[in-house]
Amino acid sequence: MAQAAQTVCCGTRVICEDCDARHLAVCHRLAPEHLPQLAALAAARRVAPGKLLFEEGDLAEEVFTVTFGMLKVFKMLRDGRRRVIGFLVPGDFLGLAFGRTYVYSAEAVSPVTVCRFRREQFMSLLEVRPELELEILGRISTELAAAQDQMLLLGRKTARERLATFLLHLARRRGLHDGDILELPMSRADIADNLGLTIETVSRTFSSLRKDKVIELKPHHDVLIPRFADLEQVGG
Amino acid sequence: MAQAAQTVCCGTRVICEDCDARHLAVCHRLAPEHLPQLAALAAARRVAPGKLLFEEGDLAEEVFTVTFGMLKVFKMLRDGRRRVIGFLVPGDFLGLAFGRTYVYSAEAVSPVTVCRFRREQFMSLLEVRPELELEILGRISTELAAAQDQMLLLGRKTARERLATFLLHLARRRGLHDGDILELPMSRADIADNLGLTIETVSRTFSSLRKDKVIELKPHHDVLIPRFADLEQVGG
DNA sequence: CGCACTCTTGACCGCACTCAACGTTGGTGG
DNA sequence: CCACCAACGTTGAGTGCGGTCAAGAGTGCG
Repeated sequence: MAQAAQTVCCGTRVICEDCDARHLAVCHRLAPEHLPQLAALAAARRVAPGKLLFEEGDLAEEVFTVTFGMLKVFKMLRDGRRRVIGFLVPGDFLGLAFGRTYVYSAEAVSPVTVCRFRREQFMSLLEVRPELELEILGRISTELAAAQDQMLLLGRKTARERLATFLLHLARRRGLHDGDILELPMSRADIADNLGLTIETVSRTFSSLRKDKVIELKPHHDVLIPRFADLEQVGG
Repeated sequence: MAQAAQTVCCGTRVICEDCDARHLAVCHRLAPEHLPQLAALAAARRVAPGKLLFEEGDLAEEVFTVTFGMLKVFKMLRDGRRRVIGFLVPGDFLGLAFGRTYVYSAEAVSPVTVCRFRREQFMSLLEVRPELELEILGRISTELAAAQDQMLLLGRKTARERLATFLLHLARRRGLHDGDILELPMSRADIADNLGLTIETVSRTFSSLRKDKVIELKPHHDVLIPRFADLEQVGG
């Protein structure tokens, strides 16, 4: 992993280089002359594991970028079934609703720090700096493409393929390599609700992949990936 | 259905009122003073059933709005498995890639007419008229929300629930009511690949819904929906 | 240490997939 | 107009993957 780097960005102390790079991708559009302006709008906020950042249906008055930790984003069905849309890591954007309310809930799975903007002020910033809007457009498009890939996964892949794909995506987003350890702060239930499986099947599939030496299970929900190529093989 | 209305919009003759309203939603941002400008950029294009409008990986040099007929949008997996992302009807937007190439393929399932813009020119229009960009942002956000609902469907619902949801969505987009007939120009295979099922299961589920009097199967792939409430009941 | 919670493992079951046969439809050419 | 054919759709029988139900092991926290 990249060494920690202390950087101040739009009022938030950013402590991880990776986070840094991605979070700044937005802020850079405004830097250097607009940084003070943005800093005045932004504020850091901490969320403890299991606590909600916001809930589906809440008035969408703020938008966020994640600067530390991991969030899960999910929706509920009337009958209590749950869908975990995805997991957000530093640099990711959330809360940009175009209706008046959030369309999903966001909850911390590990201690989280976000950089918070008042939505109105953020939107008026967009008007001042149209390039920023293009940046957002690009991000949403990426998100859409990811959602479509996920649909492919849910529609056609087996439990084994789903879990392998899941692990690969997370590991790649963290820039891991052969032999590195992937931390999974979320519960089996969260993974199950993301992949459209039950916790039992997730658990069984973890065991199965371990038996086949594709992964090693370490304490504290850590997973060691000996060879990415093997995981890709399984992932389809 | 609404009576056909002959209207000229950005160089395309729009022949359906519904299409009209939705297609114009984009053009109106520019009207009236920019209409000639846009008309100069746009051109109609017809696509026969089974023919590709563009293919995943093609250089994304054009963007489109559908003005007539139905398109299917899909991706292929390496092993030949296929995912139908969705079906597009008049008023829908497609081809807005932010990379250099299209991220999916588009094929006509019925005779189709699209309104075509050169991408570069369209993008520079966005710079001149930022409101248009907001319109696009809103559309993509809607698309994203739909994709997330679809993920929920694929992850958790039974074949019966999936097909009911599918029929409901299509019927609502066409503004149908109790007793109306829904035309399904796409094949069973297309439906199967959209819902993450096999053609056999789709066929069996159609029969099952018919047996339970939730739908009636008419010639030419037409489906009569006696009571929407029943279908909603099944859809979960 | 004890309690609550999560995770794992096992046995069984059912829904959807696979394989296969048959029926239907639409298009083509005699 | 009908015969033919290929593509598409329907139906049936059998199988297997993942869900359900249940019990036990591991983990973390006070």
